[in-house]
Amino acid sequence: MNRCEGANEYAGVYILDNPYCIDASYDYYIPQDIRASVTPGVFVTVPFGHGNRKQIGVVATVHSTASAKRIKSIAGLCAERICLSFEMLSLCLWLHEQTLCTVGEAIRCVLPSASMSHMVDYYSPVPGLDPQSFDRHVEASHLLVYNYIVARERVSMQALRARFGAGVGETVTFLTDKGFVHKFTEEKQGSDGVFTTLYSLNIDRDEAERILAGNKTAAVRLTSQKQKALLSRALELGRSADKDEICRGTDAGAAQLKALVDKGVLTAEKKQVYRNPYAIVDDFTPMPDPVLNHEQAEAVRALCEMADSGQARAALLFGVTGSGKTYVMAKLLDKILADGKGAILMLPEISLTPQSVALFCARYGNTVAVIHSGLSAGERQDAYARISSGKARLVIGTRSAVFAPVPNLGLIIMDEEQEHTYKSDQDPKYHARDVARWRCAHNKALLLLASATPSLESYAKAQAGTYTLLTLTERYNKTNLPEVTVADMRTEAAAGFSSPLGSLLTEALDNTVKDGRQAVLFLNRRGYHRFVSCASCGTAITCPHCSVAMTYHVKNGTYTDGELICHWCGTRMPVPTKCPSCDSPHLRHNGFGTQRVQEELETLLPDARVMRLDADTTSAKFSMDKLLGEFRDGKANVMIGTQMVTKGHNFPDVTLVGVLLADASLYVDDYRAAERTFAMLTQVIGRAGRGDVQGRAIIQTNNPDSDVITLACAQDYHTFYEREIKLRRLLTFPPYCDIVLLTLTAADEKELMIHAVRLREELDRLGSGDFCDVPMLIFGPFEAPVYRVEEKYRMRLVIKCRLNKRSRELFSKILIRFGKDGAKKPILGIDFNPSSL
DNA sequence: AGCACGCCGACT
DNA sequence: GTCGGCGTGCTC
Repeated sequence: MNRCEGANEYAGVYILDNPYCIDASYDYYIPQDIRASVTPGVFVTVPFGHGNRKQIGVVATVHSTASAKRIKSIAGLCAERICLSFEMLSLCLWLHEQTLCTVGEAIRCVLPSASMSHMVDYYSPVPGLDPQSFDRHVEASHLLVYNYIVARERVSMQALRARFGAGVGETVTFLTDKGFVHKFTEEKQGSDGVFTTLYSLNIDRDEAERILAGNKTAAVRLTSQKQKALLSRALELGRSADKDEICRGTDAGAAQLKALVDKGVLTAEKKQVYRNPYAIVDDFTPMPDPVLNHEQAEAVRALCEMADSGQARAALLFGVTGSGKTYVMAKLLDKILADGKGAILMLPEISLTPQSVALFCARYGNTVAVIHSGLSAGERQDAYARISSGKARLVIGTRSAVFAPVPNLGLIIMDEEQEHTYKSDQDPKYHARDVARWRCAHNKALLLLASATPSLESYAKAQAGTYTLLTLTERYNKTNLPEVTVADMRTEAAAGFSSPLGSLLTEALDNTVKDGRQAVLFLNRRGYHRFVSCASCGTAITCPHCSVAMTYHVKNGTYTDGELICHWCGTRMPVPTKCPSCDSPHLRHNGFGTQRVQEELETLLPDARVMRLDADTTSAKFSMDKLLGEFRDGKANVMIGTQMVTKGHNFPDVTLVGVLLADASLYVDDYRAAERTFAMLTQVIGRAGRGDVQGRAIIQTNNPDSDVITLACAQDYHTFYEREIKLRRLLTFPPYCDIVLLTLTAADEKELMIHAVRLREELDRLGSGDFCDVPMLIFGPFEAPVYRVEEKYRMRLVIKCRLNKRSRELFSKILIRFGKDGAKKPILGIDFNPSSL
């Protein structure tokens, strides 16, 4: 390429905060003095729109010709330390095309937010204005806000909202319109990392003694007792310390510290701290270097060969539960790291426990960085810095870890590949698997998907040869699969039993407890929501704000005195005394949750020590891990839980596993219901008998003849796959098509309906006109399963089609058109292949 | 989204 | 005659 200095005068810039309908590259002139610094991936501030509002943008291209007549100049470089690498910039542009998010949304998703600049609105009083001259329309509330701004000279919108509530916006607009206050926007710089201020003595010890003694020869005289206390504390410490440490034991605070610094007695020094919450002490027993069986060794060999091919490759590691997939991964990671390359290991949220992390930390030490949603902004930023600097070459984390800026990326592993949590439900609505594939292609790296129950999509790709299929059929350590019994709950019901625990399971539990072993009971969350309904008319009590059934929760441990909670908006209310629709006093409780089962167990088996593991008991950070640890230590002998109990936690003493209402998730209105039920049952069954004792699994169901249940009990994925893939083809579902979900949200039902119908018409028109080459099946509009959420209504359209450049173009056009006309319209959202319907 | 331009009703 | 309503249209 002809590199002529001075020719590249223009930059194509994406404004980070632009809405989708105008999210395009805008050309700007690059002033001479910063031309050398402006390269793709750099953040700049630019004037945008009629008011020339200062906005933050990212440079996407640099070129020598401008596309528009009127060209503005870049205002300046952003004070960022961070700039997007070429890979990450390309990835963001790809996400923009792929998920129809804005480039800005993609960038905010890829970079740690703490290090990003953003624009902040500030308000200042207009000088020389007499508040007395305000006309009579000025209300007391206006004056209150005005005086607050006057007192502070300059106040951010955020501060105003914090002080006066969300309603200040209107007041501030009024004050600005009247010319009482002036609004301006400034770039708020992102931080470079987490800093802490360390204080140390700025004078010699003798001088300090003199000051404390009040000696006349001292340079400074301290009258404040608190300041004196601080000084003597600093003297005692004899080294630098942070605010908390230096103030400890004194009454002094920040004010006194500052005073001492101002007087020159102490110095304040900013130091970067490196927090690694997972730098858990090294005393974890390292993963024993595994002796691989033939299958595992063969898988490792094949994978290493693929990694060495210098090509982007993808493999599916299909291994039955307990076949030692982790060992294969570890061996592969050893090789990649030894080759000097970096790797990303993704786990679903619930599998990312300190235990599983510790396993890898013990093996790879400080080369590990952990990324998950629980990290604070600062911790995330630290991890990011450690990764991009090459200090940490193995990144372990959840979905968002796929964006880790690993230099020289050689491998991405996705464990439990079928988990739907790998799909983001916020914009950008990406699937980590697709991002991983993109990154591996870009880096000529290896992608390894691992699962005992792969998604149909992935297994189909493996069958087609797109992915190399590696199979592990032997259970490691020759542990046997548990003996599986299907308990038909219909006979129990016929016999008049209504307990969630059938007689077979109760008996088995009793024996297990007596033998001093442990048991795990799994409750499928769906279908177990305990709701209240009317015995006369059947109406269920629903949330006054959302149209979903409310869930009954025990309050203060009393079963009779409970309350209803809406799981969508959190509204709580007492159980009504009569039916809201027919006034009948006969309200009955339906379904059962973990609480009910726990109570039932405590009555049936008074000797059992029961532990509950669900969203209610594990909301605090790491509390789930604490509970799991207690269970492993034998503090309880029965654990009841939802999804969380199914994941790869290893409990050698668990010999019994029970599934209550296995078929509950089978009739959910999602085409993946069978796939998910199969995966869930397979996993739960795999929990029993990991030690040396023969395990047992009891599957309670109202539907013992279901193929899904019998095949899961037999751990027969192949037959299940063959059966299911035929259905998918027959009914045109993924992987035989893609699903596009369009959601309209509005507070006004009528308005919503009008636009939903119009949207359908527009789709039909485009589908038979400009885009008649795009085959589509359009459904709807219809109400979303949860029609009303927090006083807003939602309508949907579902489209079955093939996603490609052309069909995406169609949906992009729809989004742009919808965004353009008017502001007070419903909001249109789009989700390609949503994780749930 | 924001902001300007633009064309019709109740105020000095 | 002007201030101000929000309809329409553009943003390098």
